[in-house]
Amino acid sequence: MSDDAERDRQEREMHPDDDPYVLQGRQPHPFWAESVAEKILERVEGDADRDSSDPIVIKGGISPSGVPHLGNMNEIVRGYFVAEALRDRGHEVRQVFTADDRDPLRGLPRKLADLDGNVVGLGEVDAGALGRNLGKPYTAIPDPFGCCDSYGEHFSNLIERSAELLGIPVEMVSNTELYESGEFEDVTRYLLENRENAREVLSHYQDKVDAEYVPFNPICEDCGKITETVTAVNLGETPEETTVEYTCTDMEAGDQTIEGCGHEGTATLREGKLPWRFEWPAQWQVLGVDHEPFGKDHAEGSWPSGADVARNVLEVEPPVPMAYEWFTLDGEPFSSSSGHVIMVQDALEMLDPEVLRYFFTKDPSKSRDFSVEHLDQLADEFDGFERDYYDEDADEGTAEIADAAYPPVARPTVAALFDEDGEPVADREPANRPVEPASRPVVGDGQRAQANELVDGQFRERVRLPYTFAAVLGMTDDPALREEIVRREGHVPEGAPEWAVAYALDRVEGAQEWARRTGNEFDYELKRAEIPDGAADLDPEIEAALDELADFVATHDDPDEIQGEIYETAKRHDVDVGEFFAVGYRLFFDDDQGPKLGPFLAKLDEEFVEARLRREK
RNA sequence: GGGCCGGUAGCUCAGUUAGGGAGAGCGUCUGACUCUUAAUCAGACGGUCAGGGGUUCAAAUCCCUUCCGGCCCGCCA
Repeated sequence: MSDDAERDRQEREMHPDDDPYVLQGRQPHPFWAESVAEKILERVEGDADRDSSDPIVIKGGISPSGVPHLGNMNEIVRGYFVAEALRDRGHEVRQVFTADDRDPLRGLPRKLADLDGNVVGLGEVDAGALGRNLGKPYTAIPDPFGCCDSYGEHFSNLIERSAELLGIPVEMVSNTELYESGEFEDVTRYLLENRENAREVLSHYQDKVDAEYVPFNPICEDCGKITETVTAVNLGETPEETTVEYTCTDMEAGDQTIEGCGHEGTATLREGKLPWRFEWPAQWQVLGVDHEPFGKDHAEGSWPSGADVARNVLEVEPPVPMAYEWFTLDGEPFSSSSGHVIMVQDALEMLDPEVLRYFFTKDPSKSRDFSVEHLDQLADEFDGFERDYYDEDADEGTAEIADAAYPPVARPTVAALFDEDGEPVADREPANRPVEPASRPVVGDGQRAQANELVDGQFRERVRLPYTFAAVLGMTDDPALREEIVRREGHVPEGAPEWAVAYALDRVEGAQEWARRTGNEFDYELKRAEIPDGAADLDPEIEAALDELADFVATHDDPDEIQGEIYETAKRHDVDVGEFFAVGYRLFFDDDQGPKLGPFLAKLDEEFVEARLRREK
């Protein structure tokens, strides 16, 4: 870097409104989204030209380049909480998401995901076809899975699906579509006409920007790749008549070179793309963006230059920014390309959607670990957060946050749980959450009012099973038995409505999946097929006691009597009670802990129990 | 090398905006209950608030500095 460039950069002062760390310093509200909402309102109300009936626009966006993971969802979920805070104040909000799908494929990802969210290796798709498409826009590359119109559309669909599963209403906008429909034409022509100024502003941020720099990258009409070498700009009277001439040259992408074909041609403004540093501000202008959250990678790079371009080249006010810190997954950074990812789809196989939404209510300015091993803690924390909302006597601080953050967390859930008449939805399919959404977007004032009414009304009666307890309940597939155990253990209050009990039991499938995946101590499974190896070679006293217990079970059905008899049998044979229970768990679960044995054995079929106690099968 | 963000109990994190008692949950340990589904209840242990210096009657909090982690400062998004 030259000394001149260094000095230029230092001279470039950031506009005071453009500090992306908006959550720093004194905040007007305990819940960050409300503080951001207030900033947006200041911006909107300070704009005299603005029609007060225009909706507020909140945007997010990423390249649909591969597996959209939980960290990517910050682009949507953070904006959601801000949008909801604004709607709570009576403002109309459009939440849009741009799929930055005209970006070129710059390398081969090692992992992809099908539309159901199953991650697959590159070897399972046509990798060769992908390799031939390096340098082309994502929307010009065939879908490796063959199910969508293009690579870009495939992964855009996956992102959209993730938002749907969280019950977040988002308008998807294809960047390619903005170019092809001509919506970007005016701003593109403006940038070409004012390319001297554009280049001057950007040169404070990028060394490469020199006298030759043109803020437009045409797509080669021969090979379809995005090119960087513009040889002439032909400004027409109108954007439609404006063209650029180019030579298709090599492009550096990371450590490899994507070869150009050498073609020389002419492109219209619909046949190319703006460089990101201009494209982002162009999106703000074209879509009228008032607020955009973005990852910390942008905070010191493209955001300052983008805000500068907006103010001093396009002469529009940039959105209210919000830089967020990244998530890690089990302590390691997310990596779409290597497959160290968890998608919304995966997470919802283990968690209630409201718990996942809750994860995103936490302070965006701190990095946060999504720990699969400790998902029970997240669920417990959510349960406490929910109690803080409903309980009168919660601590002031936590209650304030819960008051603001809980309704947007809960609304999509109640919208899925109750129909338009406020009646519990019958025939829900809770076992397959990703297939049968457990969240529904709440759209419009009517639905919103109803959802609020439900949150503060009927939903008060919801029942939450402690997550680890729910995991243990997975040991039996019998819904009636699950319910009986839950009731016996006192988790269901007197007079709880039917829907609340069914809803509580929804948690079992997910929690069990979690226990299975992590292989932790809550992963109980009744070993019906054969006797666990660990139950061999028992002491003669224990064997005798088991035989006696088998006799008792053959003639008694009462859960409490059987439970009592376990103690009695152990004592009669001078076997340690704890040890005897452990043997019982070994026999039935191949574990040294388990459910309260008496009532559980009473519920299983007698023949099996008797045979297993006799170690026969 | 420069800039930015973060670092609080074994784990997950509140508290830092306006200086005054170092906290919660989980885990661990102990005890109790004729004692076994995440048991429950009671109690205990557990931190030089990353380190050092400074301001102050008083610092997790303000200032300086060092260390650690992440991001940006080439390209790209």
